[in-house]
Amino acid sequence: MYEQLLEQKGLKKTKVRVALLQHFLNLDHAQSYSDLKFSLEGEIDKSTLYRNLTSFEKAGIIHRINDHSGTSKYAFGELPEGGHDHAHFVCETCETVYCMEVSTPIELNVPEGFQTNNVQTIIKGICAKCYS
Amino acid sequence: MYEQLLEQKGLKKTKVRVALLQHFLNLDHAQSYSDLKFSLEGEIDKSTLYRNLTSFEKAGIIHRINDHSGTSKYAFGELPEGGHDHAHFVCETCETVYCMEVSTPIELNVPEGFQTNNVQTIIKGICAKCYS
DNA sequence: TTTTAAATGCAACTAGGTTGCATTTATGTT
DNA sequence: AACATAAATGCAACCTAGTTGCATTTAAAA
Repeated sequence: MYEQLLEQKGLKKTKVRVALLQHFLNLDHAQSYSDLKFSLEGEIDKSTLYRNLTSFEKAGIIHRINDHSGTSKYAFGELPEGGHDHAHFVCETCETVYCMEVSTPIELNVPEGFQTNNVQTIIKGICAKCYS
Repeated sequence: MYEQLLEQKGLKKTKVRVALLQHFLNLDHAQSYSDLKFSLEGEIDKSTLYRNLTSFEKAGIIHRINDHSGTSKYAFGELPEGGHDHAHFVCETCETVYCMEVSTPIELNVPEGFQTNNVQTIIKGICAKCYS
């Protein structure tokens, strides 16, 4: 499974990559650098981790999210072309970041002369776990 | 003018704050830390700058923008309640960040149990200056 | 099995942003 | 005008995310 995905994307299947991929597949929400660091303690070097995050992103295995925390988060799955119908939900209580499909397409009017290529949306609120 | 705004917001009018405020008022686009650093060279210490950015943000004089560059940008004006009808346009050529009003309201469907408080949108594309 | 390009680990670095503390300054009070 | 005081400033030291150069190791093709 992990091997198949890596092979399919033209990436060598190393111990580090399998561990990282497995970690992403086990989760339903986005991971910060420090999340990954603590979860994979001792398994992956910092620069190796970042280099693999970059490779995975280029290969479309994960995508990088910029919530408004100032640092990036990383989540399984590829961002669709144009960025539409995909949004990131940031819980204001537990700070967890979830990826979600958004059924209503986002339309925007930009001023004369500006060309839109891509729209990315951050939704802030309270997640299901914290709300109940 | 600068003094009035500061007084109105309950902030002491210091040299540093007037310089910073003046700088923001002269611009139509958002400023990164390094933009501010070079523009205000020698005038403002780093920690003073950050502390004032925080004060200004709390007072609603500026707002903080997280485009996808990994670092924050700061722009004149307050973010409206709920975050709707305000978006940030990031030029993919010159990396300039513009604040813009968006006439089409953004509606989103989030899953059962999730409560939305605020929506923030980043639009990527080509700005008017770079497009022509 | 040999080869080779790619992946890893380590150390050193950069940059944005924060904090503690001593000094200075804006502003309200006598 | 002089004083008192809380807030603002400047400096140094620090923290953390993310990057880079380089020597070593490893996956995988020949």
